[in-house]
Amino acid sequence: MGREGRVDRDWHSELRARGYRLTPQRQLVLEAVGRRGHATPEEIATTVRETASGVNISTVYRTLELLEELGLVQHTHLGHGAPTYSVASDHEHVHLVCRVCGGIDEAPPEVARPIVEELAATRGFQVDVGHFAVFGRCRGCAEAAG
Amino acid sequence: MGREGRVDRDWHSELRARGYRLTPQRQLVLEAVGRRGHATPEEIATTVRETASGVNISTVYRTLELLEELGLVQHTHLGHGAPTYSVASDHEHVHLVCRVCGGIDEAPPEVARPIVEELAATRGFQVDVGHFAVFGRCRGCAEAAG
DNA sequence: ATACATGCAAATTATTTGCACGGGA
DNA sequence: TCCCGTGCAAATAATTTGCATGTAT
Repeated sequence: MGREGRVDRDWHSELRARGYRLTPQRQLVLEAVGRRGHATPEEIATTVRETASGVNISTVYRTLELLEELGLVQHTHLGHGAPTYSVASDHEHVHLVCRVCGGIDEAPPEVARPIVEELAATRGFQVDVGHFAVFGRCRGCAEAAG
Repeated sequence: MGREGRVDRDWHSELRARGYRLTPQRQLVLEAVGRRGHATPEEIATTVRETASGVNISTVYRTLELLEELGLVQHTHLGHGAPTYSVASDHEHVHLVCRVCGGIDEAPPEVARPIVEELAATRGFQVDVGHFAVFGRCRGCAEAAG
């Protein structure tokens, strides 16, 4: 049985190597982000509290900030509300946000390649595909609108 | 001398046709959005107050909401902070947001055509190019980072 | 011991809402 | 007169920060 993707990644070492501890809170946040994917800080806190009810929301914010600095998680802006976090090791993808129903879909990063290359070539702008959010109407809502 | 773009658009009629009045506040908000472009509600309020110091921030919010409903202005999410508003008649463009320096640049909508067509063809997803925001590093910051 | 982590409460920032007054159709 | 639009203050959300306590190294 090989490694299951990056699921069992050695976060303990990754943190210690940079001088930080892997506390229970941090471990739970990391697990919550990994399990839920695209979760807001508030949602992550709720998930974490299912196991450790005392964890404070500010700890979640501080932990997410640290983990992002270390490159273990990343956030994406999916519209108005709070940003959503996901594990950085997950495959990158382009987010499709429906402005009508609010649904979120994902597309492979290849669909962005033309624009990524165009912007790099003409402006030296390096696109961060994972942070990408494309707004519009999903098929269902487009059909419903006629 | 022809019309200067849509600068002198007859907002009064556009509002009345839908049953609303063009109040001084609304006119000032519309002008502020037109002059500043990509301004947050707070910035718009500041600009408006240069002329009419008493205008309340909640009026700005309500006005922007109404004007957006009427299709006269639109907002774009350029990252974390507040959304930014611009006049809907302005040419659409793709926003390039540098995550390092925070700078905002614009690119013609054509650069998005490949992704727009791809998503429409494969998923029936209708991209709203104007609401588009592409994150990454601008040339300057990319070079500085080496 | 010493520095890192956390809980808690208070401070911020962004936005929304209820309510009463004021002016125009 | 009646309704729309506004100012104002209070209510929400979403985050951030200061501070005192707690704990691993």
